[in-house]
Amino acid sequence: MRRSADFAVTVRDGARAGRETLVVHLVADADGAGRSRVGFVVPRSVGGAVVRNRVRRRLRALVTVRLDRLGGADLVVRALPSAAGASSARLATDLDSALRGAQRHAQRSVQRRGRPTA
RNA sequence: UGAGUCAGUCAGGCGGCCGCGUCGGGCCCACCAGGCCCGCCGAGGAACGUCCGGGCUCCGUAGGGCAGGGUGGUGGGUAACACCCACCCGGGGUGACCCGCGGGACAGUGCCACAGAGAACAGACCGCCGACCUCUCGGUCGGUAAGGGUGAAACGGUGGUGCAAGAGACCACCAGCGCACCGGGUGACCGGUGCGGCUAGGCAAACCCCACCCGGAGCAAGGCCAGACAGGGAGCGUUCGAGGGCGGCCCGCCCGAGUUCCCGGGUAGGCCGCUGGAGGCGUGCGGCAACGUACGUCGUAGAUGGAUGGUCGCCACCGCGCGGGGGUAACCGCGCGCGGAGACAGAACCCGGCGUACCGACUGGCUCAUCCG
Repeated sequence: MRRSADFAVTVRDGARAGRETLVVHLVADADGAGRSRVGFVVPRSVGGAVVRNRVRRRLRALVTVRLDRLGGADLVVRALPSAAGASSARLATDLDSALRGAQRHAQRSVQRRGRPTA
């Protein structure tokens, strides 16, 4: 994901699920055929440039191996300050848990009104 | 061997699995897009802070003056600097060496807290000396600044002459100040001789004065392409000139028919700039050095929701324990096990500096102390 507008739409309209180290925003693809787009938000409150780079790279590596689970959905992963000191294993646990929660919300949302037009 | 000082280098290494970006090539698809494979390359000594100096770009080439800002021993280096080198002066250290926002306090103005009697053409609390008064304790007037006390600093130091007591009042030497001459040095300055008066405080990171330097804004500079929208109102103006170049002002010069404000509406996409530059390394020559120069050689980060990684293992580093070996001993290798540390920090137009952060490892020069020859 590389447009500011796409980030804004996903964060505003997507299903949200938060854990201690991160928050995910998910907009599910109704037919599951599209190509998934993923963005990361690592704010300055997480740390300096080096710390934020490491957090983003770890999250990207974790999301890459989970792409097949997204089913064409748009995803934004927002890191929280506690992510700076967290291990990759910890980030993986939080990511999996949050993804499950967000996908549950998104399914209900899709059933109710269909996928929002971006 | 120990302690110290200066300079420099490095910023863990290797491998497995899974990945990312630019560029080049190939293939698929060609509606632009996009996808797959291969290859090259892919963060730092500070990439950081953005404190100086430049390159580069634009502002109709930016002239004079004022204001403002900066620099401040001398000589050199440099594209330039507030940087670097050498030297001078002052201070610290036994020493190697280190530290210094280091022009001017007789151009002027101003300030010097507290303590103290007195703090800048100073001053007299205690004390010392003389005269007078008084039975005595002591008091009054005058002289004095050697001694005491206060202070960061009290108008020279030592010895003598002198005196009622004293004092550069006078003398000798010393220190300091000023002037002249001689010698050395490109210079800051240093050394020497003579004379003078007889002592003259500090702060300029207070205003200020002197010398020299400075046009402004910055890659969100600047340029190109694509695309969107909707206008309305008010003010000042068109050789009697609004407004602008011109950041603060004045003079001067130039451009000049639009421009300023309010309400409302639209867009924030792509490409170029974009990395070869005062470049690194080696050798020779010049120079005490900074540096310069000639030749040779090496050249490859360019992202834009922002690549340069994620994860696991082994080795290397440090500490402790055990085993065993060498050695008189201190101690030194070897093997195994456990534990620990791996810092500071991420390019965003590019260079030269400065400043700041940082677990540590290593190399070399020099100094001091001790021991041996």
